[in-house]
Amino acid sequence: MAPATLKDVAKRCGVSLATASRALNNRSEVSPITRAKVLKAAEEIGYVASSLAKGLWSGETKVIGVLITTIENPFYANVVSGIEKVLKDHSYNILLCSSYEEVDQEWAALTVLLEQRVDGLILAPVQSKPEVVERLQKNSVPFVLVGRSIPGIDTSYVVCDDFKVGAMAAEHLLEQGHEKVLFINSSRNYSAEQRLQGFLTTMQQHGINISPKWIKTVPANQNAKYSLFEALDQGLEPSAVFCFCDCMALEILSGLKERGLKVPADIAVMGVDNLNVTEITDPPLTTIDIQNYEMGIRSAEIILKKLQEPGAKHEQIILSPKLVKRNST
Amino acid sequence: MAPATLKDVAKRCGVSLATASRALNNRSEVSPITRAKVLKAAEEIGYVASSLAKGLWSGETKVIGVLITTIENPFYANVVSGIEKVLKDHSYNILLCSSYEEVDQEWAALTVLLEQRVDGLILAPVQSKPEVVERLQKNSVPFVLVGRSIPGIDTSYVVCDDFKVGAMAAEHLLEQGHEKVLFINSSRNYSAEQRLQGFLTTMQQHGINISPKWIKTVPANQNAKYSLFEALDQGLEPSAVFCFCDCMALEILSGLKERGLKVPADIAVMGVDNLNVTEITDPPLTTIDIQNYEMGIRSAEIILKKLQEPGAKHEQIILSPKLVKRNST
DNA sequence: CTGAAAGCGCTTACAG
DNA sequence: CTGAAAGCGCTTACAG
Repeated sequence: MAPATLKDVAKRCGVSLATASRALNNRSEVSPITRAKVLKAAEEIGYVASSLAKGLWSGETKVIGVLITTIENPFYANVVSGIEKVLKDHSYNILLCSSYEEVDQEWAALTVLLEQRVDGLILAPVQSKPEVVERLQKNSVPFVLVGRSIPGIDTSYVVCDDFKVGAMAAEHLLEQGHEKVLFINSSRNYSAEQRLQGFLTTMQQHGINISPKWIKTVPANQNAKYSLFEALDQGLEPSAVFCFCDCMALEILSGLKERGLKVPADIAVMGVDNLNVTEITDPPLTTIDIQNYEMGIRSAEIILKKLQEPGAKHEQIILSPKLVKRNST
Repeated sequence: MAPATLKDVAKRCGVSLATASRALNNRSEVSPITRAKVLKAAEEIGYVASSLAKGLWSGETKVIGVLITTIENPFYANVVSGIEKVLKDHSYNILLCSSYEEVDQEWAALTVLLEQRVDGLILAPVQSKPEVVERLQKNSVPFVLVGRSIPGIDTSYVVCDDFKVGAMAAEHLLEQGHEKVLFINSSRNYSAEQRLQGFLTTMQQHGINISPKWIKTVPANQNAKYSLFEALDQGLEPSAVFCFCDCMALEILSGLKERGLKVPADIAVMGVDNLNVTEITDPPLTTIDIQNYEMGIRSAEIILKKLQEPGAKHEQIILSPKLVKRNST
């Protein structure tokens, strides 16, 4: 059975469509008696107005598209949670899509989001290439990048200082006496590039040259431990592993266990994101806090602002990372 | 600037709306030349059809509402991930809402979902009361409950055998010699009730009576460790803690650390969900696998089936829990 | 093979 | 204060 329509409500209480609409939308021109009649009828038949019809008319859907890699990554769960917190207060909803770090899936998801006529978009782009953003600009949908920006384009974004993240990790590991550091990195995205640059630059400043084989890129949707195994099987003997994110660090922790290596005695491990669980892993993980939840908050605030002032300038927010030293290093 | 419309496409290549529509929808009645012309025009102006308009016409939105407590709980992240996997293959999208375990927020989210005219709904109800389900039935939206059912109503659902979960935990803890077990439970929902029943019943069968003060209910959105502290401060001296879910168990682990209690030497801990991280916590957590991802898969399959055969009978799926013994007990 | 027209469920000027 | 009518962006019978 199709859902009740305004027409059903109007018919039930003997008024016109227009009057029913006005009563339900609290317009002032309706007499109290009529209003009561309409509200009662609507209540009785369980009427819920169609956002589709409203959206077609008003041009807004009250839906914000959120496109991330996967909600299984607690980092994004934190971000989405922040977004949700802000949007909820302004009656906006989230249409959630995942790219699984694949360009094709990201493109397809974008199509869906545009079809659904989301009022705005918050996304963590898979690549550091401009295609996706250009498409959004062409379609003139307000959007904000979150977690990762794209170099050379003027957009709004909320990221952390990724260069600094890499630098911070290098400094911390050097302080702990590690020079043979394996870098388990993510692929393609700009944050990964920046963290690598920060890491390498800092290492170099301390006179240490990291050869390319010490930089492993984890293929999308593959457990990071295989990249570790690859390195070990190539004969590398790292004294520390720095991971792009805590998720990978947890996989590394588990991989090291498999290989019988003790952390931090045999090898140190550090990640990025400061996920809740890193506090109680074995051992508690040294990581870098990049303000996950705050990223969500800020990106949602920006998108709301863009909706209010369509002409507003782009906003670039770069949050400061903070080292969280625990026992894995 | 408003997004391009079919009219724009039609105008650009000098055909009628009808023809443009047919060409874009791959209808057979269009000449190859016309079709090519239309597709080209659409491509050039970045035309993306409006799901709103299509939905208004067709009565379907290709969107499934998913209403969970919070995506921050990895259990639900796993479930949603399973749902997404299935829906993606059938071109359905997810509109994600969170109840944060609050009745009011659940009700409001439901309104949103109905307004958006989702084709179907997958939800983990906050309470074991029928209100929510009755509303859905009244609105005749296909829906499936996931993770938690509601007693006394005929609906489709995918859950695990929660009574058995509680029983399994009791048996395992008894085997390990624990009779003074603190149960840190969730509130209101039927799974929590069932797990408690299974737990108490099994304990009783072994001649052990658990007094009510050994059952703590964690208020919504509060860290479970405070319930633990409450118990300890009341002078209880549990030798084991059984938690409704791993999320709570992780919080308990962290709370015990704060209080200087060693796991499992001073006190054993077990959870439910078998989250990925439980493998590498300190110590690795004993838990019960309830097939999170599979729950998502199955619930999505059911909803798809309901959409195909509107008259189909309700399906009740009860998955088997499995003990995962690790070092925390 | 193509186009004019009606209609999906709403809202708001425009009359009265 | 209320109603008839037009229109938001589509799709599909109905003619031709």
